Amino acid sequence: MSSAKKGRGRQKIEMKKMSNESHLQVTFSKRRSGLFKKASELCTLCGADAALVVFSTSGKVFSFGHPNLDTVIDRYLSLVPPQNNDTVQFIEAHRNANVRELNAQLTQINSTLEAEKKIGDELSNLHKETQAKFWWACPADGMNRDQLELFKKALEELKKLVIQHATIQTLPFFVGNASSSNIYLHHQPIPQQAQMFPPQIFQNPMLQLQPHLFDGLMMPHHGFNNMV
Amino acid sequence: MSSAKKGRGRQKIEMKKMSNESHLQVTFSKRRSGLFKKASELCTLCGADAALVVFSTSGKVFSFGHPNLDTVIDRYLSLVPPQNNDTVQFIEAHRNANVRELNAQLTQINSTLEAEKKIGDELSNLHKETQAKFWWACPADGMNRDQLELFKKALEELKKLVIQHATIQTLPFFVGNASSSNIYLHHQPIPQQAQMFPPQIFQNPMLQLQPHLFDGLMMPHHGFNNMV
DNA sequence: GAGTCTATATTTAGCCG
DNA sequence: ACGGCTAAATATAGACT
Repeated sequence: MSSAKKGRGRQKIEMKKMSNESHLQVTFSKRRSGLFKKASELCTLCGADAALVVFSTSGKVFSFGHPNLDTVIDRYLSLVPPQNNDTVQFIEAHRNANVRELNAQLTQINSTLEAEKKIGDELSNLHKETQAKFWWACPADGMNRDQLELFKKALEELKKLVIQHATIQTLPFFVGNASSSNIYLHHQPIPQQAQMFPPQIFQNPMLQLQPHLFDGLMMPHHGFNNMV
Repeated sequence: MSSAKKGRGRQKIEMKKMSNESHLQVTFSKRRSGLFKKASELCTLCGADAALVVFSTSGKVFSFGHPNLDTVIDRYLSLVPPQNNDTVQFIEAHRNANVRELNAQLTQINSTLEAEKKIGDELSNLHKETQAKFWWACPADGMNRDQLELFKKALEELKKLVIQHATIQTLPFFVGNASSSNIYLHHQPIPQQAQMFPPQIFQNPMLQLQPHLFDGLMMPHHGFNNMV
């Protein structure tokens, strides 16, 4: 038994991004699990609710939530102001709908829509191009062709939803919240399947039916580099 | 200097909800800050992105996000499937807009809308009642009055958004991601201001203008008891 | 990558002010 | 509810499997 220095034990490290990619990976793994443990402990110890989502630099997701991730996220989303968040902004907008001016607006929209109606099929061609780049990137003023097209799309979905929602009897929101806690470490290492879109997208049945429709409306993520 | 036991030092504790409410509070506070610190360290050390939201039993929120909370949440929402989540479901639905049937649909909707037009002002009265309960809770078949009204509301907001989005030059999404990290511990201890709604709501400029509009559409949270 | 081991670096339970 | 103190409990960097 040579009493040589077995290991220098834990060393202090600078609080900045680790340079050694290899070490970084290990540290990420270790600290990540530590973080999730702490989070779950806080929940069980103090009866708090919490949501934790971590993205590795390679784009893999790891999440934890008590009593349930989506529940907490919903709760959060319903609290925070919209600012710079398309998603929430959109929802908030709906919540603040003002019926008063609606009819007038709608009439106006309809006429505009009617006027643009002649474009008709030309739209189909334009469609592909439009989809190529993110629609909102197009410089414009007032309601132009692209915007109308998007608007039309949205319209249809909106109708579906309105009908759909009104049809649903039990509220899909916050149904089971009490004790259904999804215990500690609910990771989700997602398999890579495509460049442009996050993998899971393709697991969505709705999208598999007409995945191309996604192109134009997809959010401008930084591409998910699949080098794991 | 009596060498008496100054403090027994850190003691081991059972991993279950703390019974002593007082201790629980302290522990929650200490561990919470620890958790946030760990989260931020993981981000800076490993260049990871993370979102952390914690709700105390009293309903107060504490959040942290790198490079930004909403950014990470959006990224997460765009990955996970809709299941039992109106929010995501709604968003997903929009992403799946099908242009083909749109025009036909729209025409049909318009005629229906036209037919219901006579209701006109009656709508205003109905409005309050409708807001009183969650709109989607209304049992219905096909497009009825309430649904049409909702649809109208949505229409207007949709138009606004479409125009708005197309107008914005710089993408509000993922604009500054690299180094603009919102550094460590972005807590939000919010002062209590009302019973029904979580405090933060009132810091939202949009809502302050017409807070009542929120009544009918507020999510069915478990009440936020402000006993801190 | 994930698990082990060892020697430190950190965190935090219990108490005070 | 905070902030400080002390000692025990944990978390983990580094090295190795």
